[in-house]
Amino acid sequence: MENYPILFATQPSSSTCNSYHLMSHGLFSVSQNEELSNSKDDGGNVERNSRHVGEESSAGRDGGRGEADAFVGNKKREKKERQPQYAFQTRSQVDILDDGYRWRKYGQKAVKDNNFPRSYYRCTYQGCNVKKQVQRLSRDEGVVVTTYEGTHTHPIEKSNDNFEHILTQMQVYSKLNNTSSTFINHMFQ
DNA sequence: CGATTTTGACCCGCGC
DNA sequence: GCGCGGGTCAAAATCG
Ligand SMILES: [Zn+2]
Repeated sequence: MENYPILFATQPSSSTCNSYHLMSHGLFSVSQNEELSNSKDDGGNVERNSRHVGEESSAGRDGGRGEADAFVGNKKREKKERQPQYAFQTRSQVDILDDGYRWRKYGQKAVKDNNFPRSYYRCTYQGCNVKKQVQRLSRDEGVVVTTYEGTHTHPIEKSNDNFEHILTQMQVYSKLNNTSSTFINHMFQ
């Protein structure tokens, strides 16, 4: 984390607040991508391993590395589906829109056709597997796309005033888009 | 000192 | 089969 060279606290009304305000006025696009491709069958086996990149053979990690439910051998192939994703894009200068949850960044990759990298976050609550990825369009530096995946299994710990405002705005749009309401539903829960 | 970010390596599905 | 594009891990660095 780099130190923020900006001192927002004393900002007249530009950076911090400004960004959120922009969001309220900016356009909102909510889209829901539910697993459309079921071609997840992949060999159907979780048995990669040998990842000794130097030392440390943490064998046991399955191919996807991550899910280690290689147990209970009978029911294989069942927890692989990506949960529905809810994406919305906003106009903002900061990509860290605090939604009230605590996120731990676990990756950052550059995507093709985009000069800006995409960041991958994961909810830090134990047992909560919600993921989120933040992307910013190279074309429009001001546009940030945030995609959530999964649903939180715990209450929010922070009072998210900002987001509440945003959500309210979104609700307006939800009338047009049925999917938006679903998103909000998952969000607030 | 623990939690989180940084960052390169690795993995995997897909198209060629 | 290989390379590309996208996603994730984990060790080291960094922050609070
Ligand atoms: Zn959570």
